[in-house]
Amino acid sequence: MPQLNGGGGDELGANDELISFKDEGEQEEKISENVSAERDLDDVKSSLVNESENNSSSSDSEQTERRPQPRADLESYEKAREYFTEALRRQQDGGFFKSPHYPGYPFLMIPDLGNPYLSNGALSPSARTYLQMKWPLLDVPGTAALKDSRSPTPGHLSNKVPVVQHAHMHPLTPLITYSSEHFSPGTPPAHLSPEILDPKTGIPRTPHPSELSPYYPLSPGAMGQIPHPLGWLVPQQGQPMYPITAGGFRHPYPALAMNASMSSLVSSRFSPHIVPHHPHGLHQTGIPHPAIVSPAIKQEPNGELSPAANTKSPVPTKKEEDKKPHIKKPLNAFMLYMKEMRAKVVAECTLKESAAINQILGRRWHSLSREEQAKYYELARKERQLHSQLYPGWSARDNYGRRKKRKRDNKTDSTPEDFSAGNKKPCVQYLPQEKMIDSPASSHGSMLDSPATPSAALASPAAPAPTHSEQAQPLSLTTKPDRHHHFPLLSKPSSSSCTSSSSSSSSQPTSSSGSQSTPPLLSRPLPLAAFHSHHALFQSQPLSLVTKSAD
DNA sequence: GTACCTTTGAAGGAA
DNA sequence: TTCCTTCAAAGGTAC
Repeated sequence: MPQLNGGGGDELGANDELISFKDEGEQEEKISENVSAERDLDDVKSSLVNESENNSSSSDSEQTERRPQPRADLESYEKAREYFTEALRRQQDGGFFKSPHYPGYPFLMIPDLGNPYLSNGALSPSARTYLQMKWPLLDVPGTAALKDSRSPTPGHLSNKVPVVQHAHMHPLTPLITYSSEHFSPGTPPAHLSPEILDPKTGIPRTPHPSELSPYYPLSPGAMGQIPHPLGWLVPQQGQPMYPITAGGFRHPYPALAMNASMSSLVSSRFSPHIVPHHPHGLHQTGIPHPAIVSPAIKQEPNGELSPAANTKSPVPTKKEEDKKPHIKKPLNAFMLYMKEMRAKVVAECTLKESAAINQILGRRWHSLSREEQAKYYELARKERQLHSQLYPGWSARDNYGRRKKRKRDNKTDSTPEDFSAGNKKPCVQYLPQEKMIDSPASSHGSMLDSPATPSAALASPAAPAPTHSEQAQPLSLTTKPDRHHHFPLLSKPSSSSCTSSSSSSSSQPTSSSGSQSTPPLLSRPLPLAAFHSHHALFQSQPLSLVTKSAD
């Protein structure tokens, strides 16, 4: 990868990812300090939340164990996850990466041959370290991947893709949840079992029934159907994985399979289930694929996979369009992070409402170190890349209209003039004061953090994001002026929890787009739990504000 | 049963 | 080039 190369030397791993952070060394230091502070804040927040809502809270692991067991399967999953996490942590010790931020992609960072990003085949030290330490298993997968890649038939290859095995090996993978959702318990494929044992980690890869069953219910023959997080990439039983350009896709695809990282990504999200051509009729199992959702299929149980799915006809009829499998957008860095951390946050806070949890996750996201964020950006980049390769013709636009317009959209449209006016004015005024600089950064700043073009940001560490002084702040929670919300996060809690929603509301509308957050906050009070979390968050906020102002 | 809420990021269209 | 809109996940909540 460019960024890795660009970084060169020791810096490769650390500095490469986020341009924003590179601008100033001092700022970096400050940032790190801020980061730690932020983390502390988060901890405090968590503790506060826990205290308020749940008496028990000490460490994540403890909490996880203690926390109420929402679901039986989840419980087993969490236990397994904790178990492995602990094992991994012990092995890691280094602490360079403190937390298993991305268990979901154990071998994504693997310097495998196929990795397009490492031109030299050289992996940044940090990355390497990370992989080795964090994912001792990675080596195996990579090897396996190679093997698979060598396999004659793509389909075959894909089926055997180590990815699947890896996924099994790594129960921690949050992404696996996809599978869990869709799979009914069953016995894991026999061939998988050996893989399950992780020799290198030394972790007794106990084929926990609870943990495996959900994910690998299908018999070996049915492997293709398994929406295995990692296995999805693999064409099933020689079948083309994706509806799109079945023909064109095949060849390129095997190549992808060869790349361990890619495969992992693929497996994580995009599964071929719904692939139209199911010669084997595996789809009959009715297992929906997380990544590809075919509304038509849902609506028409008896419905066969539409021919359209098989071949993306240039001019699909309406029926065909309807039947076309829904190819979801690739997850961005934050989404990936969310998937991974959600469970943890839920465990810590006992919050169930995603909205509240997401707010916390958003804060934590900003509190992540650049390295940590970089990992997710990298993963997201790979996922996008993979997605683009898998679905060459796919456009994000294709999914437009799938959802009904949101209320707020309507509100915005129908919004009374006073409302909009009132909102906007304050915003405009407020923004400059609060963060003129940030405003551009907000959206862009984040972009900087997450290079729109992987190559751009990640690739060229040096490539500065010129405008973004705020980049230095990415870590800071308040940093994010965001495009949608002009106000710092701080404002949200206040508004939501609040005392005077009206006042806050008036200010809020600032959102440039105006569509996203503003109305919701006004319209809906946060649940008590959310309030608590927000309150806790809010308490921590002042610090960030101070930091910000200080800057 | 469905849409909303909430977060960040990516993508694409419009201006 | 910039701005705006939509969607991605997720699960409780509201209608």
